Amino acid sequence: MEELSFPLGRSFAIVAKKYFGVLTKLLENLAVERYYSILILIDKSERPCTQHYICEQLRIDKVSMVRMIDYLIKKEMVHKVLNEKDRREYFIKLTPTAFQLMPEIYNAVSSVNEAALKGISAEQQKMLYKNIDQIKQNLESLPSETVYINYKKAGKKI
Amino acid sequence: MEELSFPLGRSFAIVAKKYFGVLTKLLENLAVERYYSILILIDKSERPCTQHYICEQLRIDKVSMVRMIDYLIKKEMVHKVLNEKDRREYFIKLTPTAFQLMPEIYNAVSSVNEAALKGISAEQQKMLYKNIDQIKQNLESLPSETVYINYKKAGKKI
DNA sequence: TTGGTTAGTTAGTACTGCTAACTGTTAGTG
DNA sequence: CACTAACAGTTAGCAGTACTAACTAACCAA
Repeated sequence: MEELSFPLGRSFAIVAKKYFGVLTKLLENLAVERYYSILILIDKSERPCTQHYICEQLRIDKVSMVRMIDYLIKKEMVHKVLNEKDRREYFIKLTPTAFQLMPEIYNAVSSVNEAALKGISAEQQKMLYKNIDQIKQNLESLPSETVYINYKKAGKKI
Repeated sequence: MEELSFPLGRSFAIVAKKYFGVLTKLLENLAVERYYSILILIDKSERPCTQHYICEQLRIDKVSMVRMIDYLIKKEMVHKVLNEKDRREYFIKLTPTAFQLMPEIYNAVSSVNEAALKGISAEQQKMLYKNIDQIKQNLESLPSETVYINYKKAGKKI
């Protein structure tokens, strides 16, 4: 694939797609089969997470976020807690069920990350993370159309 | 964002999404507003491209490819030529209209690539491409669920 | 109090990936 | 040569996500 004349974004898209395919496969036996990033973000966060905050961090629009949180609630992974200080907001909290699953999720994520980065030196990995962050910042400072990106496990027809 | 405990794929997805947003914005006046990668692949390819070949190269499934090619035909960017040596196949060829647009598309792609990579040394850029390729290969050698990834310009409501 | 902003929701549209089933063509096997 | 399997591409329909637009409820500042 030529470099300068080919859309860089395409390579990123292919990697992203493959990544989630592998991660989903690895966690296929879990009760929840999507939105691990949301669970991890909540788990890692120092302060309670509102939907707005999750949207910002993961670059997901707020309408989709409603559906994702609904899904996670249905799966009993999270619940909403009204913020009494600002009654417009809800804090999204992990349930005990989710806490139990987190180690398995972290394990899977780490092992997919590791598998993905195989053959790349620790130093290069560090640079890679730094460069991806730089690219993200560069792109976010530019004018853009709103486009969307979707990941889902393939639906199984009955 | 923590590194090892956070899904690497999420960063790639965010970059991919932003990238296509910027590229689409830059080319918003063009007659065609999607699938630049397909046009570039065909243009760059030494030999005629079948749909199957394009699918393989861009990791797009064949059913979606039918729709994309239909779109590009409707926009008069490509046409199909039956391969007389193997009448199951069609070669997808650029139209004169597409040829005229290609310089503009290459320009936009190059400038978005350049903007995205700003602040990253030429040497680091080379490593980045290499590392992304490595990650792609690593992931493709692993078992995976089939997931999908979508990009589209946001629909404009009438 | 009023008007603007914000967090979250709902309804409806557009798009892509999937499965499944299909046509027509090619290639391999007995 | 006939039969079967494999393959390129198509069609129909489903699932899922991003979008816009319009909405509710709550907050905030003048």
